[in-house]
Amino acid sequence: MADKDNKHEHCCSEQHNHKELIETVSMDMPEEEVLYDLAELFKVFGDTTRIKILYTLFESEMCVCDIAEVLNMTQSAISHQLKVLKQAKLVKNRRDGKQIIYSLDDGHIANIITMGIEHIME
Amino acid sequence: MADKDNKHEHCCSEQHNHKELIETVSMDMPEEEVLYDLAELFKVFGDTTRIKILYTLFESEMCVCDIAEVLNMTQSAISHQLKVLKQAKLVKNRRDGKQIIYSLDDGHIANIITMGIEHIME
DNA sequence: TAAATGTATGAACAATCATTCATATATTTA
DNA sequence: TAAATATATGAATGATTGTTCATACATTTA
Repeated sequence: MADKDNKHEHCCSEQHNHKELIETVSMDMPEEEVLYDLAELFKVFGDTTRIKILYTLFESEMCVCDIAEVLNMTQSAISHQLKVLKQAKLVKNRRDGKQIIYSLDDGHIANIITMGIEHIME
Repeated sequence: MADKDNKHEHCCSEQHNHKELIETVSMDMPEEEVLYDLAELFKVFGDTTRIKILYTLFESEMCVCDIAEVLNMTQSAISHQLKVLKQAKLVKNRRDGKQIIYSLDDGHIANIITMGIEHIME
């Protein structure tokens, strides 16, 4: 069995019982693309500003300037983060005159955040 | 009403109906510490290597070296990430002779990941 | 007790990221 | 149509982060 490309140094895994386990676990590992997308999604939740924006929109749709006021941050900073949230399909927007109104774009958001809360409150 | 410390520039929020909404939303915003902890938790999920480790341990407890072999990464890299996962109380460990065996330390992990999967599969 | 094995960790480095600043775009108002 | 308003965006910067490398620590084995 070829061993090139392996970055790990062989150690305990030389033992037979471990080898079998490693093969089983490796086979059940989801595709690289799924794992990447999953990490990218959680990365979006991994910022205080974005979490606050989601909490804000959880109560009501809102224009960019109002979100900035609630979070006491610049319009530019909020706008940049809204772009990230939109790319992750967590928020959507619509134009209303001069304003762009943002709102949540996914029913899972509340569940994901709730699960997170439950963990940190353990 | 004093306006210092506000980073945003007043714009649409001068209107009365927006002011009321902003106050309501601001009041319902969770404490800063909770929002910070929540973002920190999701940040831990926001890395492919750590997601893979969690998936691995989802099937079976495992020693550091075996995890490194499954992910085809160095023992050092895995060890560093296991430390992050442990600080977030997502994994726990125990010693077994020369080896340290890691396992999942929270029932919510699967739920959080499942919610994430459901979103990216939308 | 000395050597071997398995894991942890500090420092360094490259890469990523959030915010700021200046400015562009789009819509409404005068 | 010109000015005002609301939002978006590119570049720059400081901060954070994941991996590597070298090495330290802990346990077992000879």
